[in-house]
Amino acid sequence: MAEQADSRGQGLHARLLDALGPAITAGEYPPGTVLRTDEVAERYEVSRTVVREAVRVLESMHLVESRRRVGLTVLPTAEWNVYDPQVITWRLAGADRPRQLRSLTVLRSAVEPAAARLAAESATPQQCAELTEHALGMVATSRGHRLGEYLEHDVAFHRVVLNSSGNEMFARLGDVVAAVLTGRTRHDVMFSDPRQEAVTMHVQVAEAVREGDGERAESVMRNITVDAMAELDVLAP
Amino acid sequence: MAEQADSRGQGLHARLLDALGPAITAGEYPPGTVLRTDEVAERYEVSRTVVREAVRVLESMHLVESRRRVGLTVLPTAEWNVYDPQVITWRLAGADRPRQLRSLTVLRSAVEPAAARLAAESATPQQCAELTEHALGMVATSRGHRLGEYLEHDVAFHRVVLNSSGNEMFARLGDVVAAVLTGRTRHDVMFSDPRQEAVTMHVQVAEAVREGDGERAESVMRNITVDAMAELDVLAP
DNA sequence: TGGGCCATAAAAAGTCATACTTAAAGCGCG
DNA sequence: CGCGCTTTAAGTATGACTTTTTATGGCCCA
Repeated sequence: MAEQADSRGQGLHARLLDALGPAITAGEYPPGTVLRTDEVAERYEVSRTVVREAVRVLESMHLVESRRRVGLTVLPTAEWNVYDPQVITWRLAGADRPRQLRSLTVLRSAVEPAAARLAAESATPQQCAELTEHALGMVATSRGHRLGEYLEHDVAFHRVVLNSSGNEMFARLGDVVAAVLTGRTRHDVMFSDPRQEAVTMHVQVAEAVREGDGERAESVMRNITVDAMAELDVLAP
Repeated sequence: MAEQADSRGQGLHARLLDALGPAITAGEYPPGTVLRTDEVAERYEVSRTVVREAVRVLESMHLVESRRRVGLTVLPTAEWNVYDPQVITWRLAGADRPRQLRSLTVLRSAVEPAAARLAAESATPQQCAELTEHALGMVATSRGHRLGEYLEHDVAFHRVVLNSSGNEMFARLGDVVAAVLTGRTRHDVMFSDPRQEAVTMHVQVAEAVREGDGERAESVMRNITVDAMAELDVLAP
């Protein structure tokens, strides 16, 4: 994600959040579990004030529900705000990481081709240049075990495509894509250099966008996401 | 959205949120604006405690940033958690409603065809039945100015498709689609009965899903979303 | 005697006021 | 020009009090 400051909380409430959020999303407190404010305050050694502030946030994420005379009830997974970047981060760090990675990749498969088409129709010369730059950067770093640099270009490339689409909903998925790409390289197996076909396809998308060929940009990007899905099928059972 | 309880807040913090959220998203407090906790507490006649709880939520939505010795700074639009259902509700109720409706419709165009394809591959008999039921419901209510009933079936239909995809990210967009469809009918112009071609396409999607024909389900659903975009172009300049 | 209804009590979240701590922005002095 | 001190506003803690909701127990009626 964009902000690395998420984990090391700025205040007590943020730190409590980083304790409760992962615990809940990891299923440590299964849906239906009831917590009491005082109990939480005591367990984490903070004041009720702090607990209440953290709870308000969890509530806005639809992770818990607070009711008088009852306490905090952990809500079923189906209620969660799964698009909240914080929730995504927590879940990616937790137990059902594979499932999360999969559902995010499916989302990518739907969104990125559409974004590529729109980008071809409305990208600025500046954005086209950035796109080309990162595509060429991927080419340059695709051999010789320079995965770190390669990944940076890859992430930047996809961010630019999403931003160039001109749709704010697409643009906001830049962090999600970054998380998926980063996660894939860092946690899972990716020892060898990237496949050259994948690199080529990125160059082709940059070309298509530059030429304003939405059809082709969408089509090639679709192949990229198909690749991503296939890769996931190989890596995770 | 699913819950109509959003507006009438349960507690003071929720009510304050329903005052501040719309104000910020509507641009009443433009990005860069700085508020102080005490000031807000006084203006809305609540305690600092309540303000802080509301602020924590706004902060988790990335609408504002709270810094010591400075106050609450309203963040630029690009930072906002535009997928937060609450934020979507606020923005749809506010000034840039047309733009919001447009970007959500573009998102639908990307997601729903993909969801339809997946639904065809994995919908349960139960879900297929519901799909058919609502499609037929649309047929039955498509004439005679029964827009209310028609809309209910329409919303339910799209919800079932998204849920049947088996992807939780898609499923969670049910509320968004509901908001878009409802908004279109309620606020904007839609005096006449729905176009028969649109109705037919819904029936065809239901058929394709039932037959497990992902290709066709996706294709017809794409036409439905193209229709939705076109309609938007006519209604809003 | 059994079941249902209402009043009352208890439990836990919600609210508020206040005192105190901490971090950082801005100013002034060296 | 930079270092440190002052000041400001957010952050934290605590205790008293309010409000809502659930559960319990007794009472009345069938």
